[in-house]
Amino acid sequence: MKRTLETLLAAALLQLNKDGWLTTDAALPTAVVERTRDRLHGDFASTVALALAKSARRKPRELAEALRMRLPSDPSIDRVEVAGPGFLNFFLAPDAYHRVIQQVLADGDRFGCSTLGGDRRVQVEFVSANPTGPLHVGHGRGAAYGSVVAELLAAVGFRVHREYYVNDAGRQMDILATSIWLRYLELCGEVFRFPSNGYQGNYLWDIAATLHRTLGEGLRIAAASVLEAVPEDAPTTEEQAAGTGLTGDKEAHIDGLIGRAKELLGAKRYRTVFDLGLHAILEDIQSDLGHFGVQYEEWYSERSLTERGKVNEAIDRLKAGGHLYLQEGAWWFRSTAFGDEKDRVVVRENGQPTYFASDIAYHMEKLERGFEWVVDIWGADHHGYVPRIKAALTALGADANKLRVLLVQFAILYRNGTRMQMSTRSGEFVTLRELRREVGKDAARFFYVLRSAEQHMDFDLDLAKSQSNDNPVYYCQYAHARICSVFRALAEKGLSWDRSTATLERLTESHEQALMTTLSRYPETLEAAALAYAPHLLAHYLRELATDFHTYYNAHPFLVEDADLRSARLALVEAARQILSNGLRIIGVSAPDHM
RNA sequence: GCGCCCAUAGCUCAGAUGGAUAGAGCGUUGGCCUCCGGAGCCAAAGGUCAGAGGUUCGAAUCCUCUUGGGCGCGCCA
Repeated sequence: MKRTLETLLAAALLQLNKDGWLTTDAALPTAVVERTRDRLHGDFASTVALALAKSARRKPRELAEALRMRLPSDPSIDRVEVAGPGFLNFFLAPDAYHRVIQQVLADGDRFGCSTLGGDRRVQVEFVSANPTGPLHVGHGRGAAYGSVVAELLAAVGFRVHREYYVNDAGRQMDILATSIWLRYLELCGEVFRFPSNGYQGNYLWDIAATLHRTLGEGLRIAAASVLEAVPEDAPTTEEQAAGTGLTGDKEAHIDGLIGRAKELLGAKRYRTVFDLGLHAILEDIQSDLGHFGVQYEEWYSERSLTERGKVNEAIDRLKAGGHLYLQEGAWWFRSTAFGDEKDRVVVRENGQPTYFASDIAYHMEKLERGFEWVVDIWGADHHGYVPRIKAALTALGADANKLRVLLVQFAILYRNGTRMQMSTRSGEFVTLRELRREVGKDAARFFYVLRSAEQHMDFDLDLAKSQSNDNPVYYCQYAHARICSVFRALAEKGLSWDRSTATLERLTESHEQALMTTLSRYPETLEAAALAYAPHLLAHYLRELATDFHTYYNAHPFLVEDADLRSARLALVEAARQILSNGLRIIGVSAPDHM
């Protein structure tokens, strides 16, 4: 409906230009129409006349009037008024709203979807947490946000490819594998001090136990031998408080242990431990996300990137382009040439490519796959990483604008009114699974998506866990369940309703008008939410829709004697139910028949 | 120190490309079905849009500065 008006207005603008009202050198402004806040101003309004006034050297009201005269007639429009300093106010014909109801009932699950995307392929990569431990509530925000962004893009006609980048290579994974092995050695009866920089979480014990169960003591090596020539560790915070005299470096210590693990186990046995940990944790993440309502088209392995030579290819291409230089034994990418604040290492002194090198290869490969554009959803702490990735893509001759990085701010977790720290390494965190079990998938997802991604979010665990009506998801679900209940009551009373449109003009109450207006806003809301990557717009819309329904419900009975009126009201209410259902589905929240 | 993000009602937050009187939820106060589900509805109170300048017909929105917070600045990922 919004689009219709904009098309009409664009035509009027063109005509106005032809008639010589506008200076020829000025570009024609886009015909933007927006919803009015006040019903007295009609249904839609445009400010083009105000915007145009200066360049055309005309009074805004004159321009508005001239535009009004040139608007093609349309059955949806009842009348157009010039108001205030030069607003064009559009008043829709009641019939236009009736057609919306018919359209909703006809389209059903598809209502609101569009072909805006034209089947263009878009990739959305999100979560991509290192498989070094279970997902925590911080990942939950990215999971909810990313999956809804993907759903929104799909709803407006893009072919969406959802992808999780699995960091199954690199030092963090080595730390994990070594931590698992050390726990295994403890299960074998070895006694030693666990490294401060190892992964401390309890889930490590489970994996170590599996290892012990399947391989017995086949990987056991005496602790003294393992620790031989390994640099001293630094104290943990607890040890520091207790005054332990360790003065070493925790990174050097863990690297030493990793080296010993590889050395003592040999490549093959080390890989066994490594892969066991990787698969156990990855499967955990996959099932966790699955239960959270998040599906991927692809789980993309970082290791496969190396194995297929993609990392070397990227490095070679950068070298060939003259974008790398050797300094102190390492290869540096001259990212400052493309706007980054400093140059970055891509190949370490020891010959190992950095994580950044893999990431360059990954993004190069993403664009090679022919997506219209690719969306990366990252935690806001990675914002400094954006310029170097874009720099690399530019250096490789790719269009860096095809990469859109969306940063999700942290959810600051509160429990009992106090802020909680989250750290995978220390093992002290609330997992996504815990949250899901305590709050439920529906509430958790809705809660996450209610806030715009660029806002810092206070996640009050107690509030989210309490099944109070503070949580707006129940409010929306209740509206849906209530409508279903109305139709059950209809059947119980032996009444019927007729979808035929003939009686929709009986919808004359202000509550009915308000609800119809809200229904008509759904398609444009979906579109805006998709294009702005802003799921919260949809969440807020659904809450408004639920409000309009509940208000209407309280003000007027639907199951009235008058069959025409009854059918009209039920058609309206059924349309509301359909949209609640459609919108909740996109957010990944169920629309229950009863609660 | 440098860079990015943020600051709107008591609390949590909406206000895309500058538009008409800045909105919602929660909380507070006071009301509402013998009825289709009270997880609901109605009403009231609540604002120096962090502060100060600037741009213009018009600024919560754009620019500059200040204050206050978050994050980043590794041959980690």
